[in-house]
This record gives sequence, structure tokens and C-alpha cells, in this order.
Amino acid sequence: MKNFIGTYECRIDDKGRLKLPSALVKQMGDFGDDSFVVKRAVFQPCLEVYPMQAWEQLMNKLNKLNRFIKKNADFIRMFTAGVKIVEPDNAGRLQISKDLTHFANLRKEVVITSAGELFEIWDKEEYEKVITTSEEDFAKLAEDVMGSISFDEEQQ
Amino acid sequence: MKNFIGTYECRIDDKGRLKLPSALVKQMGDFGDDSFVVKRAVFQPCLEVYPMQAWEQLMNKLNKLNRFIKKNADFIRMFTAGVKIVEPDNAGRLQISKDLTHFANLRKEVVITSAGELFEIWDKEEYEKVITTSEEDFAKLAEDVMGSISFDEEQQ
DNA sequence: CAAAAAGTGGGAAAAAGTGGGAGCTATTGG
DNA sequence: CCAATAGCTCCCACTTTTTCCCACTTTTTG
Repeated sequence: MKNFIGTYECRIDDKGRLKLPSALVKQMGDFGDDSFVVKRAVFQPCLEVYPMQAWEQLMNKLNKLNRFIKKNADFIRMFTAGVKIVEPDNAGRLQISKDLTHFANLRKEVVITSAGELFEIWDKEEYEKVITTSEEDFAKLAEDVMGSISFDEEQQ
Repeated sequence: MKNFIGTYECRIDDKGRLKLPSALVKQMGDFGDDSFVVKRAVFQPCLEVYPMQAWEQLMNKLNKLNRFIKKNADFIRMFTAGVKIVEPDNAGRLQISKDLTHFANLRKEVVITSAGELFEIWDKEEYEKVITTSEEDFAKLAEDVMGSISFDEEQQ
């Protein structure tokens, strides 16, 4: 699966339409379907955008879980909170619904940042805040997360 | 069987009528019959809505259980308790009966969230309460649920 | 600098959502 | 057993929101 690259500053107009930077759109040429899923992120006050194909792949996995097991049902509900299907208009803008803009505290200036097969939408101020405050902790975080990972392809 | 995608905020009017979000209705084009089964959820104080076709499929499965086993008979009885058949009026609203709204503690603001071939109806406050868990709790839940699932296509 | 691409803004039509009246039905209490 | 009331259905009309389209400004590129 193709990964997105880059961080972009862009803006949302008064009608709640988010113009996708054309640099990002160019990276999407590969995805057949041009519809997306926008949802709340679980741990952060930002939104996540999945190309439909990537989303369906993910949901195919989740839908195999037995929902008569409470934990499974709970997990799916939490993970899919705020999911909306969106398609860009012919000017390349995504309509972001009220509840989602409210959840992520989006104002005019936003930041789009790629995260593998999906990208995140942040209010610019929030984004700067998270980036700067976590800078001190980043070294520790990097160590925690990456310290035990092997970069050797052969390893299972 | 097609799965629903999305969560939507909507409202119930004073008469107990729930407007289905048109985005959800669009996803139902595939189901011939436009009647639904509404019932109490098993694990949570919310309602479950099945398109008739999905309900019939589910019941076919349940009917294969041996009812001479007491547990099975008990389960079927409890599972199907409070089931109601509803059809949308010509404005696309479902009439939710008093006992069901009471069971799920539904007030004006509700959330509809898809869960595979069915969707759930939550009071908005209740929903937010259930969705909002601590980071650790979700992490643990995710680990429990997803720990055994492979996301690596290549892996055998 | 000109031309094309990217980004912005807004108006009008269509769709979605809301509200309520009138009449029918079912339930409950006397 | 009947009447009163609450619950529900069907229908119509109104308000709000969304969508679609067009046009303009700004930026980039050759």
C-alpha cells in the first residue's frame, strides 16, 4: 500500500470545505476510488483521512471479529467513532462536517500531515502546540518506540 | 452482505420520530425491502437496527440452534425480546416506540453508528461517555482485540 | 510577462431535515 | 363495558443545510 509523504498547511473556508493541497492529490492518483473516510483520531484531537480502499481493507479485518463478544463490539465502536464518507468536489475540496470540525477544534488554518496510508488533519495551533511540547519528550519516545525494533528485513 | 459505514449525529423529535441521515439511507439502496427490525442491544444501553434482510439471515442462524437445549431456548427468547418491525415514513423517519427510547435513554440528540450489517442508536451523551475512555484502557482493549489479528498481507 | 494551475468565494437550486394537525388505534381505569 | 387519554400514523408545509456550479484572485511555471 502506498504511503503519503509530507506536511502541508492549508485552510478551511467558511462553509467548512478543506482544500486538499495539490501536492497531496498528486500522490493519490494511484487510488482508483476518489472517495475518502474521515474520522476522529482515537488519542489526539485531530481527524484521520483514509482513502476508501485502505479503509475497506481495514474494515474487512474488523468485520471478521465476533460482535457477540462485548470487547470486540466495544473496540469497533470506539475505533469507528465519527466516521464519515466524503468525496472531493470538483475544486478538490473535502466537506468536513460540523461535529468533526468541532471535535478536532478546527479553525481556519489547518495542517495536513501524512501518517502512512492515511493523513491527519490538525488545527494549526493545536498542531504547533503538540509538536513543540513533545519535543523534549521526543528523544525518550523515540527510544521507547524504536529502541527495540530490528531494521533487519529478514527478521520475523 | 454489504456493511454500513459511518456515524451520524441526528435527532428525535417530540413525537419520537428519528430521521435517518440521508448518507445512511443511500447506503441502503442495495437492500430491496425498506423495513427494519429495531431491538434492544445485548451489551449496552442502545438500540440495534437491522435491515429486514440481515435480520432474516441472522434468525436463520439462530433457528439452527437446538431448542431442546435450555440455554439455547433461553438465549433466543431473550435475544428477540422487544423486537419491533418499523418502516420509515415518507420523510425517511423511523418511529421509535416509547419502551425502546426509554430502554436506551434516548433524548433529543442521538448518534447513529454503523456496526457491520446493522447500526446502533445511542443517546448522544451516553455515546460520548462510552467512546471516551482513557488512553490506557483503549490501548489495552486494542491489544486484547487486535493482538491476534495479522495486518501483514504477506504473512502466512 | 503570459499562461496555466492552484486556491478562494459565493449564489442559487436541490435535498435534507423539522414541525405540526387530524384522525385512527390501543390501553387503562372507573 | 365504555370512555378518556396517550401513542402512533399519515400527510402536508415550511426551514435549513448542502451541493453544484461558476467566476474570480493568487501563485507558480515556462
